[in-house]
Amino acid sequence: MDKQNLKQAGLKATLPRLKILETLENNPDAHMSAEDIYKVFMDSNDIDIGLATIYRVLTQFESAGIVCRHRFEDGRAVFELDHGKHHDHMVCMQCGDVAEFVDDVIEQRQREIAQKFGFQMTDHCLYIYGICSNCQSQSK
Amino acid sequence: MDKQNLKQAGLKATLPRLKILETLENNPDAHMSAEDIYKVFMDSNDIDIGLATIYRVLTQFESAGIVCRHRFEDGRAVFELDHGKHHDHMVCMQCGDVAEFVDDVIEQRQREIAQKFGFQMTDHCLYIYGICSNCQSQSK
DNA sequence: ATCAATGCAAAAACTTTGCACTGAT
DNA sequence: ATCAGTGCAAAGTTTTTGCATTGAT
Repeated sequence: MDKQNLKQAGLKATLPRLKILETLENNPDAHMSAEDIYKVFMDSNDIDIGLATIYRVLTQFESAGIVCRHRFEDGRAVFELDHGKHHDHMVCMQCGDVAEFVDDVIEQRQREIAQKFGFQMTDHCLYIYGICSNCQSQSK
Repeated sequence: MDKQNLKQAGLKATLPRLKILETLENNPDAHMSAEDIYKVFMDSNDIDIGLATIYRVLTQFESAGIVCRHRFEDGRAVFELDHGKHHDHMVCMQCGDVAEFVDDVIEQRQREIAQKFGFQMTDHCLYIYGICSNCQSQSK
């Protein structure tokens, strides 16, 4: 994902946009909120990008199909690069960690259910919420 | 759902709580936000319940297992009565209609996936988005 | 040079909280 | 009478917007 992709999407290759892309690429497993990305910039003192810009850019990226926006149960909106392959999410309610998975049985079953209802499926998402193994072992 | 249920949950049977229950019962298919419920009260001029109370009551109801909280695409939290049976949602992107369904194969599969990841599942939800049969036949 | 993009601050949208008053038991 | 429950207003969160300035082409 680079300048070319941005231009194809009709977006100028500005520093904020490139930095946001770079940050998402550097954290492929972290589903980051706008604030998360902002904090990364704050910590590396040489980048000065406003939070409003991050929100704007992420929304543009979503429209352009560059990122996916998810709304987890705790209300925060998080983003990940859209690599084109569908997957579902398992969210730890304690540490916020997100694992991704795909299950062919479930995928198939969803198609069958939609068909049974005469429903023309355009998208679907499955969230499993709970406590990840890491947090379980750390709990007192 | 009545005074008895509230008392069982350790909640006093107050007017706001009874009215909120009643409103959710009167709109079994509408997944309502706190604001939606507030508007119902505003419109029927004889009920005067503060928005903060509605938020508080809904959160208590959620803890008590009386209602389920869902997050819709726009980020608002919506609620529906919890009839005890878990179900998933199929949302028509055209008419906004919501159909509910349960599939034992998917339910089982989710448990297996969570277990495989050592994940202690507390909740899960599946949304299928698309166009319902009704809208398909009406499309021009 | 042009017009999109940004930063900042202000506001909007949604939700929670502090506190004094009210009401169910 | 008691203490949970409520209303209101104020504050907290998260996200959006207005506007003057900056920057990519």
